[in-house]
Amino acid sequence: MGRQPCCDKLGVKKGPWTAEEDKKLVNFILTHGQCCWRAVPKLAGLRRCGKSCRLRWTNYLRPDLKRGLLNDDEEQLVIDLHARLGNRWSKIAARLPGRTDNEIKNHWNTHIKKKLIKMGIDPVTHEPLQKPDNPQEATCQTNDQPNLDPKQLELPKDCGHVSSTTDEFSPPTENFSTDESRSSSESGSDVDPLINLIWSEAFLNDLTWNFPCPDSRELEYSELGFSSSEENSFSWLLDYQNSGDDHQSFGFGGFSEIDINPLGKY
DNA sequence: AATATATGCAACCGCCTGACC
DNA sequence: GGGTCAGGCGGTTGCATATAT
Repeated sequence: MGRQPCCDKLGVKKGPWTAEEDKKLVNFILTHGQCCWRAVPKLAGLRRCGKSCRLRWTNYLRPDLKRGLLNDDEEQLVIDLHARLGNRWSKIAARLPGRTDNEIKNHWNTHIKKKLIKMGIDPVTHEPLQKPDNPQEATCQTNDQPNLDPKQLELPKDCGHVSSTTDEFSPPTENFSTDESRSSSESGSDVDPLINLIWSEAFLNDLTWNFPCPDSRELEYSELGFSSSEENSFSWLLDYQNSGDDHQSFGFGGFSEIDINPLGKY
């Protein structure tokens, strides 16, 4: 009855990921796709919790991640979305291609929050800090239209990209590409050398590494209930990695080679 | 140069929701 | 219908690095 626990806790490694672990995870996902995170550590030969693997992949190893600080447009977008959505970081992240909820959350807490406070704006309510009478009133207005003055924020006035209603929102991918040169030069140089190593041709092609039972992989997958089509469902990632074009078709529009493919030279 | 403090970020923790048995 | 689990999310922590004294 029920299911097996996600991980047995005992013998599960915690703390920072090593290059070797990253490599195993990347190799595994590139080969088999992301599915059933619970099974990933075992199949990939990792002594990690599936949850930890998922987090590592989504927040750090995914090839479509942008790196480096958020640019002004992105920051303004985060502020605007936060005013409407509150701390729903995943929803906010969904509007910023290549950014993760964790990254946005961290950036909010370390940069934007302070910036807003410095400007006299309450980062929670998006109201001016010196709210005269009833502080509760301000709290209740969290999800209403905030008194956000772009001029006050000293950010580009028309970094818009935000339609009047949340539903009609369209991601600012085009504008990102105009920032490419800047963000590439900034964030490109920020690309973690470890990431370069992990995504390097030699590194990835070294499939000798391995998976505990390479020969029985098919069997294990079918045991887990994966169809071979599911198994191949992430072949796009491999294609994606190899092709270098066609990024748009994956919804990664506006990403430069440097953003999504550290295999490039820099 | 050594130490203290601040900052930034990766990773963990705990809770919630939906799916499964 | 109720219990259990996986996956996802937001909050928090801990450590490495940067900056100040």
